Parts: sequence; structure tokens; C-alpha cells
Amino acid sequence: MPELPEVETTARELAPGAVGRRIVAVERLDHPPMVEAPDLAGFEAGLVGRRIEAVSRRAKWILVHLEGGGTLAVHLRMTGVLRVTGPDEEPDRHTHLVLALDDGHRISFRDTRKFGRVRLLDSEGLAALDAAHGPEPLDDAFTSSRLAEALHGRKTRLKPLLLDQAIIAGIGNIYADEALFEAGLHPLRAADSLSAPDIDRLHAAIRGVLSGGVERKARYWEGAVRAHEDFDAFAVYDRAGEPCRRCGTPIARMLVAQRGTHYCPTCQPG
DNA sequence: CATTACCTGCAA
DNA sequence: TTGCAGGTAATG
Repeated sequence: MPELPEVETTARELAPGAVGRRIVAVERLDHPPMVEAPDLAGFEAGLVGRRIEAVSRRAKWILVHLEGGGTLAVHLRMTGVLRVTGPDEEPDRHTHLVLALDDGHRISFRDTRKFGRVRLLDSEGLAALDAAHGPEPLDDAFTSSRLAEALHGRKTRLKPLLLDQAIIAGIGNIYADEALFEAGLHPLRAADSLSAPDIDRLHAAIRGVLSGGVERKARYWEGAVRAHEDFDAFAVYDRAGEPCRRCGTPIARMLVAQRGTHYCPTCQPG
């Protein structure tokens, strides 16, 4: 489920209960592919006894930084949930990793579809993860000219380009549709066909929809269940057939790169 | 570039 | 029962 705003929110909500705590045991450790470790004993040994120094986010990865340099990296993919759980909350059958903390709470990773991934990275691995991703769209370094560089000479269509984590980090299917709507750009427009004003609008739209998502604390979901309070904030996503907020034209849906894509045929001309 | 695969659960 | 789901990697 999660895109940048949800992953950011997950990291922020994890931090208060995790930072400063020491991992005292690994209580559940499901096998690969969810936990990507060549050596599960080594994975466990890298966690137990370590104090958690910080929690951060890079792209759609949650990074739990451990004393001594290791980093537990968690990707939620579609249905993953990572949170601090209480002593009385027993893990269910979809919970794949449980870390006991020194205050009796736990860090629990739950994922019904088992697409999520957990890795323990050394500093080299962390650098490689960082290098594999494009700029953080909410950082000051992500400027309109930086976006222009990313688009330059690319024949690919806008929607798949926005979903490519190596180009820009953190955008997923919902926020790609929302950003293209805000920018008034058709999802199939060739990336290298945008004018300078088009690029400026797309840049502002990407930052606007993502920062709006973070502020809204996209936490109206729990587990794999969608909650409609959060979805009401979206202008086009999952609104096929509903009138466009701006012009009233019915929102259209099409498949682009096998992903459901929602747009306004009037506000986002081809 | 497109298709398939990975999994489970939910709504039509 | 079918199709779809906020992600990504592995295939032709």
C-alpha cells in the first residue's frame, strides 16, 4: 500500500517507541524471501543486543539505524505494516518478524501478501541502497531543473517514469496519478515532450501531493484494509466515472504499464 | 517495451 | 468465481 507519505508516517510513528531501546531477542523470524539474509543466524546476531539509534526513510525503505553501524531496512511493498506493539499483543499468522525490546514492547513486521522485504545492511549495503534510488522529491535538492534533467531525452511515458524509483524516489501509483492531474499532464505524454512551464508545474505538483500526503498523516489504513477517509483526499485516484473536481468531466481509467491509471481527459489533454 | 510472477483478501 | 489491489523483480 504505502508510498512516500505512508512510509514516512510509518517511520515517524515507529521512532518514539523504538529509538533508545535495545533489541533483546528475535521472537519470530520467518524465512526468505521476506527476510533477505543468506544466514539467518548471522541476521539474528546482528540485531540482538543492539541499541536503536534512529529511524529514518529513504525512498520507500524504512531504515532502523543500530548502534555499531548496522541498519535494519524494511520495505512494506503492498501490504506490509511495521510498528511498535505492546507486550500483550500477540503476533498473528501474518507477522513475519518480531523483535523484543528492552522495555517489553516489540517491533513487529506484518505482511499478509508476503511481498515485503527485510534486510540487515552494513554501511556498504546502505550506500548501495541509497545509490540505487533517485532524489528525494521533498528535499531542497530536488529542484525543477533537476526534474528537467531527469526528463531530458527520455522517450518513456510520464506515468512509468514517475513510478521508476531510480528517477525519483517514493512516488507510487496513487501519487503519480495525483501529481499528473495537478500538473494537467496526460499520463501517456512522452517525458521529453514537456515545455519548461510543464516541468515547473509537474515539479510543484509532485511536491504538493507528497507533502500534502505526509501532512495528512496518511494513517487511515490499518493492515491491508483501505479506509475511505484517506481516499477522499485524492482528486482522481479510484474515481473512475466521477466528475472531475475542476471541470466536471468524468474521470477516466486506463491501464498503463499494467497499473490502473486515473485521469481527467479534459484537464489532462493528450 | 510488455508480460508474468510473487501472495492474500476483498468486492463485484 | 473473477478481477483487482498503494510494489518490484524477473522474464521474453
